[in-house]
Amino acid sequence: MAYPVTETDDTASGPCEQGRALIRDVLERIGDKWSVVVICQLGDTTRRFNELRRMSEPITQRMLSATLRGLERDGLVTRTVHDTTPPRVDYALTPRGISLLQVVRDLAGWAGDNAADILDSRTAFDAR
Amino acid sequence: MAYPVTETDDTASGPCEQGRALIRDVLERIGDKWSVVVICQLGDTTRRFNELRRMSEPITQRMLSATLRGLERDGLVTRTVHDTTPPRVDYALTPRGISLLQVVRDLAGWAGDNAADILDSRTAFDAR
DNA sequence: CTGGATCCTCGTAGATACTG
DNA sequence: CAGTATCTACGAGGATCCAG
Repeated sequence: MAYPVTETDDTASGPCEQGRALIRDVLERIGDKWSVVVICQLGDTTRRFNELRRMSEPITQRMLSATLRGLERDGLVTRTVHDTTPPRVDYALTPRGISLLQVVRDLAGWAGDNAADILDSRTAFDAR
Repeated sequence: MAYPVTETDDTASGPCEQGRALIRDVLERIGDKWSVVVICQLGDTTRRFNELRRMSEPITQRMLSATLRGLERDGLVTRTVHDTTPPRVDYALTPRGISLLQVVRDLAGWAGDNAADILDSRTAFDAR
């Protein structure tokens, strides 16, 4: 494996302790500002560039382009160019991307379950 | 709820489409460089500041301090000050933090399952 | 329509030094 | 031991213009 775990004690078990580098990698993939948004919008069906752009407002062209390229690079989305006029490019999730979508949905579920309480905690904490 | 979903079409269902703001909030919480690391190290037991510092190397004092404060603010960890000499502060996960730990472990699981393939995809993609 | 290229700004993390 | 204060550097992301 190409992931050298650093020098933390690896005696512990569980996926958390197996390698921080792994987790960081995933988080850097989906932790940026737009990847999750795009993945979600690609969840149901294949979509075109400007379609994603409208759905993901206020994303900029630049960032959508960069986000899609990153996702494609990691094998999470496919990019299909139809050589028509006007040009048309379709994006869709790969099986790997769909599996990530599941994880993201769990994450979103946790967020939904705890959002209100977290907001309460924040106001309570800030009231000092 | 305090989360006004923007103007994307909300006809779709599923936790993904329910509110981008929610997901972004969680991702900003755990998506930073150190929160997940700290949460994982707090998974088993309560730990002290410098203990976390050593386990989370190469984190800086400043970032550990800021990370813990953020987690405390969101009600994910507790901070207990023992008024002894030398001073001693213990950190531990709250129930909410533990529930997040579960999600994080799932995420880590996905990362472990797909890390190798993702790396392959990247090299393949970059070979152009 | 689908992007690439460029410039610029603003936040965030790191280094370092100091305090209760 | 457990932090805070300040200063700086770096990089993600936004705005804009240009091209196939």
